[in-house]
Amino acid sequence: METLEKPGRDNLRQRLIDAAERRIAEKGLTGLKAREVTADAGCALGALYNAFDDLDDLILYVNARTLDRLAATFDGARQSDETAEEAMTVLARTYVRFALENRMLWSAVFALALPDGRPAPDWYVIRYRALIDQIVSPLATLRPDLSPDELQLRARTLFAAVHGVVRLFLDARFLAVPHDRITPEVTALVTAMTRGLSAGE
Amino acid sequence: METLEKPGRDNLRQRLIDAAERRIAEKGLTGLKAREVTADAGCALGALYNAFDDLDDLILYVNARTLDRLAATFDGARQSDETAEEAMTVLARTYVRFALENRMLWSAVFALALPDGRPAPDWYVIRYRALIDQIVSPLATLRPDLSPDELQLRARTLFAAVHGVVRLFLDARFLAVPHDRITPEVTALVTAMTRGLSAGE
DNA sequence: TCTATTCTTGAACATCGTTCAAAAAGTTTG
DNA sequence: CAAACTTTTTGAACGATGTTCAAGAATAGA
Repeated sequence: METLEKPGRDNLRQRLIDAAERRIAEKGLTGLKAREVTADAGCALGALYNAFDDLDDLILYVNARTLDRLAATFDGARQSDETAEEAMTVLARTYVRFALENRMLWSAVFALALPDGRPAPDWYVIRYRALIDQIVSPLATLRPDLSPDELQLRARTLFAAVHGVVRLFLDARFLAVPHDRITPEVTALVTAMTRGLSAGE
Repeated sequence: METLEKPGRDNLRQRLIDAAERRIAEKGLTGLKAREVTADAGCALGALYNAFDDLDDLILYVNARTLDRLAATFDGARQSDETAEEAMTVLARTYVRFALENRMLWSAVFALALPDGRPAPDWYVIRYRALIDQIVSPLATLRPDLSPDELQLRARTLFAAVHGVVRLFLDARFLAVPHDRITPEVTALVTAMTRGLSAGE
């Protein structure tokens, strides 16, 4: 991930990431256990701590994969002839669909809480930034008056807002919402913000 | 909470809730340990499971308190002569400030993940609904065309969007954002949505 | 082949939430 | 008031879990 794996030898790291990804996809982040994942990968319990710093480190690699897949899905959803407004709503719809189709893995990206003094590594943050950049692109067209710095901030606001809606609706902790109502709500949100933005504040 | 506590006798439940609230406010939800909280409350470890179903149950009572305080803060922030747009931005600003001033306790409300088959009890959901209703009120003025059902849904979208922005910015997992930039972003979000809404979709 | 390095192993440890049988305290009854 | 019953409290014990580490196995280099 951050360095190329040594080829030739059977790669324990990849097997562990694969096994962890399967477990998380099936049982969620809390369903990931060191003993189970090492059994799945066919190695001893302690081998995990030779290949990774700890469980959180392993999870970071699974999450990086998920972020990469989401970024690729974004890329595939873009149309060459779309307006900036269209690009924005397409991204939002794509995000909702991806979240629905990858519920557990997608939740894991945001459920992982690193301990206080432990920042996410650079190779991980890069992936998050790449996602934001895909929002910055159409947003820059809509708001040529904003500085690069302000665009970054506003794109993050948009992402966080959409993310918040999808998350709270999917959790359904408080009151369940039918899934087919999520996309209209998110679209309304993005449309409103796009209009509001293009009209100036 | 759901029933009145028997008065007169020294109330273990209240002592446990107090101790848990202090622990969470200081160390966060993951910093809450059964052994520590019972030591703080001055009882044996097992007594916790006499007073509450389990730790999650205890946390629910702490979270209910936080929700009550947030609702009271909302009440205090409302002005009698404000427009619906003003009411909406006041609520958003109040929400941001409350989240900043009660970081750990506020995070705990949304970090608590009940096991799959375990819904939040009614006396808890009621508090969340009361919060949404405070948003529905000004929203109903802005959108008299929406049915009560649609108002509920849209109010939840607004809440979730604001919540998502505050949460992702406060976590600062990916890139730190200065706190004084949060309120302007949230205000821009709410303003945009309010305008978009009042202009129709 | 011998040595040094690296990888692998799984028992052991520490920390959790949770249970439960027994003791203590409180309440009702005869 | 005493005895029987109920409720509460206790903390040792259990099982699950992440992590460590000394010893053994495998591999690479001389």
